[in-house]
Amino acid sequence: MTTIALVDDHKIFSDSLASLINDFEGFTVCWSAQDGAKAIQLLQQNAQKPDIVFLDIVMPGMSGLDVAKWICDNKKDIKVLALTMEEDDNSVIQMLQYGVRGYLLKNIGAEELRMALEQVVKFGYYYTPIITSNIHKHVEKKNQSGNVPEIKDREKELLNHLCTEMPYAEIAKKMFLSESTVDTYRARLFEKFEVKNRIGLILKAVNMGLVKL
Amino acid sequence: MTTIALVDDHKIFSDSLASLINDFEGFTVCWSAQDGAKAIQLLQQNAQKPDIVFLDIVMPGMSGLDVAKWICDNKKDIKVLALTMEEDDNSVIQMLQYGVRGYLLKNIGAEELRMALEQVVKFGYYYTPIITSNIHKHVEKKNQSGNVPEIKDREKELLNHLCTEMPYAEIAKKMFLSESTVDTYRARLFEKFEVKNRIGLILKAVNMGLVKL
DNA sequence: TGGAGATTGGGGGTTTTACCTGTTGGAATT
DNA sequence: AATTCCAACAGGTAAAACCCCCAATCTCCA
Repeated sequence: MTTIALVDDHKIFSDSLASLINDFEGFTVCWSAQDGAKAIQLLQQNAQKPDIVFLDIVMPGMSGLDVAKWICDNKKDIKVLALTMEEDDNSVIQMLQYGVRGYLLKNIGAEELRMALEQVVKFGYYYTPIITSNIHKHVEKKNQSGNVPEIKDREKELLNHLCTEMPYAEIAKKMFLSESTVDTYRARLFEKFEVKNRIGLILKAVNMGLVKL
Repeated sequence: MTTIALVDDHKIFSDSLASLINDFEGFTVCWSAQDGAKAIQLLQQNAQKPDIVFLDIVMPGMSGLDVAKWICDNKKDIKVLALTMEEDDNSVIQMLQYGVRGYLLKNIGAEELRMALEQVVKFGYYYTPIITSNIHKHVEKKNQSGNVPEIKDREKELLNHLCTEMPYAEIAKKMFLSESTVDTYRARLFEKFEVKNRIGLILKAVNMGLVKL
């Protein structure tokens, strides 16, 4: 039996959610808290350690982000699922960085909720399709950042080195080229990418997905 | 009834996969092809237009990546699911850029397969947890890139401008500071982040998640 | 076989960065 | 009132980055 804790300031919401989850086979809600501080307090008492914590992001007082950070830092074996209205990119990224195991929007149906729970139990992770579709959009956006210029192998090689702390002299050594040649290539890259700077070049190349930092 | 086409050079694999899928309620395999060229030919004839194409990545001749690109360019309403042994980051990113709707590893079980199909039908997207966990690892890696130094508001502001094509003179104008002051802040940031370069600073800041490009 | 184009390199310049050692003035502390 | 702290600023210097024009090879290929 997988135990679940709910953290949400809207009591009626967590109560109804609890009733829904308790109807699912194999899942039970062990407790629910109305704010972040109380949730952490309950987790510290260790009385009823849940397998999964459903966490609302927007709450008065301690925010869901803070609670997520605390849990991911102090109770690594508890899986945190974020539950929120916000489709905000920033908080998604923030949560992912904290180590949250999934991200649900509050407008999901009961069916997707069960699917999410099962996936988390089986695989440890679940991201709602909206989120993955965000990743998708995010990646597709990169393709729209101007036309990717044609670059030759040697230029591409230089491009990768340019996205580095290395000064040109070092790059020249690594590529077995003279500094002048590196300079010529650099100039061509600047032209092709229509940038004024090594920094501008890096930004464009990253946005086009040509290099990964 | 959702129709599915299979593209895989291992005939025995696509045959058995077809039999498995045909056992799923609501899904049927309309055809299968042994290589990319034949798949595109069948898609062009438009005889049996599938809802979903299961695409093997590694194939002799035309690779799955090429086929994916073709479908996403020419038949946007067909959902492409990549199916592969490779957990290689590069091909994942490549496929995502082409607009693939999901990514499955060949070692998935029948159950996850059905889950994937149902999710694609319902939501349009499915990424195997391994992949999302890759995203996860990728994101978590960022947290391990050294301790995030404490930076004041004004420094943070400068940091954002530094991740830009702007030279210092322009940044100074934007921040209503003299160039000298910008320079002192810059020096402090270099020190705090332990970098030698504006570029090094950008790299570290991005990896720490302090700025987004 | 001559020319187009890719690759590699040089010389000589300006601009921008990066680093250094300072000073001033205001706010907070004690 | 004296001290500490810090944001803001100055000037100078050396290094790195950036920009232009040009040249020697080499391959390819029409």
